[in-house]
Amino acid sequence: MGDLSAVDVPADFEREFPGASRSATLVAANLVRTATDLLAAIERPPREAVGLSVSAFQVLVVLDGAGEPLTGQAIAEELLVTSASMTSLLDTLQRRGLVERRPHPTDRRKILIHLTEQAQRTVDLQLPAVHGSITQAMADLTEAEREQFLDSLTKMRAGLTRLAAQPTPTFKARRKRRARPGPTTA
Amino acid sequence: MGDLSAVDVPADFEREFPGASRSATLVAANLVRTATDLLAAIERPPREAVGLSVSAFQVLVVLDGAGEPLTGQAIAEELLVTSASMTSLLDTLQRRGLVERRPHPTDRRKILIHLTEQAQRTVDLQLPAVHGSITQAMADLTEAEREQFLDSLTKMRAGLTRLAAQPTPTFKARRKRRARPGPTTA
DNA sequence: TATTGTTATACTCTATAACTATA
DNA sequence: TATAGTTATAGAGTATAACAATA
Repeated sequence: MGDLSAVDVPADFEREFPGASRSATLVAANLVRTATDLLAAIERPPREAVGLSVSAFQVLVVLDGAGEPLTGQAIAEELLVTSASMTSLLDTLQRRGLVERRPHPTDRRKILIHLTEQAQRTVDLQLPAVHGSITQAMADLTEAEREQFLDSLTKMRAGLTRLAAQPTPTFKARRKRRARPGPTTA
Repeated sequence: MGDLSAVDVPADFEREFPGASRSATLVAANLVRTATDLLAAIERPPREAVGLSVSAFQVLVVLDGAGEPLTGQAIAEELLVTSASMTSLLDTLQRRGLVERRPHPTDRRKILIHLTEQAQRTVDLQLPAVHGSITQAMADLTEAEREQFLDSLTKMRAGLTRLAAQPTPTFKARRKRRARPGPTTA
């Protein structure tokens, strides 16, 4: 299981990947691991209590967050899926009585997706648990640490933006790895 | 798109969710967002260049990381999938010539999964790009910031561990949200 | 009896392409 | 012509249950 242990990176990492930074990799690996563990601990239980997939649950959260009905296309853009995939997701949600499709009042090509009362009750019930869990999970961090953490995340996104803007760079080849005292095959 | 912008949380968040912390939610939301963007920028391109799903690519990385053949079950435990799902994943990889199944030398119930030379070449080619991109994405963070960041992640995992250990707590009910100046429906 | 892996079956998500209705 | 949504089709990942071979 992502057993809430830290990810390590071998001491000879920078020998194996010339030009790469071990501390950067440590940060990236543990960032992803912790985000995964956070989602598993916080978002998954309420989502599975409702018996929905990640995407289907996201549709409900997006609709709740908007606070008003949205067109299928608007939700599809938020979730980064095609309109055909959206149709399928809405079919699933409608079958379970969580959304309704209603005609758009002025543009008859469009439909408006409404949360049902049942869905709204469900979201109202689950979101406090989500936010309460998050609050407890972060309890050990001071406000100063939280600000510093957000600042570091901002720097990473700046780095990612730079990375996306530049042509794919070339990297030095991997070097052969030294034998490690790995566990023998089960 | 997760357009590399920060996630915000409404100013009246703590009124809507009594007992929840806005700064904790900011940290959690941006942690997840940044981790997602990082994966999209770093891991997705090499993976899609090879034409593999997340799970299939992970199988290759796990085998490469182990540095030796593994049983199907060992990989399945690493990826948190059932043995039946593992069979399906290995079928896909074997069809593409990326792994081989060979009998275990002493226990005839088991099979050992080997990376093919082609798969090893692929991994050797893609991993330097992954680690180089990570190094560039993190370039703005000083070593001190990286250590502080890892420290904060450790505290979060401690919080998650506590959370998992305790019985599910109850949370105060959500309060009705004030109307927001949301975008009018498309 | 327990473990490893496969097969059979089913469901969901996802995509592309072709289509209808509407603007 | 362009947009919104659906249908048809297909592929991948995942799961559960039943099963065979082996330990």
